[in-house]
Amino acid sequence: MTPTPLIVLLGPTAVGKSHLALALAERVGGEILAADSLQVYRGLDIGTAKPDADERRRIPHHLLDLVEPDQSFTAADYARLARITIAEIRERGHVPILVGGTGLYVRALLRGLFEGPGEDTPLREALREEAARNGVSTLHRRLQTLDAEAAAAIHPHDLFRIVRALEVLALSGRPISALRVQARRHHTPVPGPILRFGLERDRQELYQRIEKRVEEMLARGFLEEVRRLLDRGYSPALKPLRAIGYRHLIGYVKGHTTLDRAVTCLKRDTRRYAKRQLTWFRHEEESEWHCVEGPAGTERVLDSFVHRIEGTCARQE
RNA sequence: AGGCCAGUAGCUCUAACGGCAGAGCACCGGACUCCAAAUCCGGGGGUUGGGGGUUCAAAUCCCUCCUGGCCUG
Repeated sequence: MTPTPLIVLLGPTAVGKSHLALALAERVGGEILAADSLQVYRGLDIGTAKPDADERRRIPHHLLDLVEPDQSFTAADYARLARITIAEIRERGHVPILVGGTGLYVRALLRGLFEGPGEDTPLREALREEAARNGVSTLHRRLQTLDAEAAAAIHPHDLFRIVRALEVLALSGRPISALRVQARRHHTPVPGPILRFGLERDRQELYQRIEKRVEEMLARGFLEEVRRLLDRGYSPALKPLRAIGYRHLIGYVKGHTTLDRAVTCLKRDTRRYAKRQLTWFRHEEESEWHCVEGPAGTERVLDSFVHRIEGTCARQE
């Protein structure tokens, strides 16, 4: 049996991906897979705009609520699970629809990662502590002596990547730059046809939607959700609680700022995030981009997607 | 038609003594291979309300006009 096409739906936050994916799934017999680095955490619902119970009843959703907020989860974990889930959906004869805003997760699935060690939290913490004590440049200089090629490609202030490069080196004994070179050879592509769509929207309209959505999240109890997580004993230092929205509201709950300021910064940082997503996706060269401006935009884009999907299915038969 | 205060980037403001007009926010662009809603890099912007004067040099001093606000009548 020929596999159904994998639909990949990319787009910045608040562009209307979920809404479109749901409608698309209903039209073509699909199931939805989230490609979202925060929706994998249980208990982070409102602030991550996770599909609600009603939406999940309409269409099966996958790759949500996989781990507790204090558990580790990485792009590699995501890619592995997504691959399995896609195969399962196809076995049912349904169309897998991957919807997401986390570019790295989509890339990890579709292009693969290099073969190397995964995350080692204590080691990362030790390195970060060292950077705090002696300055980031100390670590960058060390990387320079151990893996000059990687050091040249990483900005001296970019603690995040410096730590990762040193981590890979410490755990595998091999420079990250060398591992990346051989990465492609090891990657087995996701089988079957893949259709990639990107969603775009007028910038001002997108920003307005972001503001509106933040207000809606607050009205639906975002603040209570944050309090609940803290009451359960989760540290604000946990990765998911350092994310947009959570860190802002934690700042308010802990009394470091006013609600008004927290919300203003939350909106600002969400806008900046959307911009970063657009930059990333813009270079996903194989995607077909569609603009969903205006009230009729979604319907028009939906029709064109369905058309393309049916075309792909027909060609196989 | 009297007096006082203000007018500088889209917004809020900073710029002893006259000496290259700046910061935050906003806006725009970019990087990214196992924390990625993270981490990091870069950019454009101004006839300093208009006009005139003093000066080698004016956002800054002087005159005048315009606009807004306040006070007195």
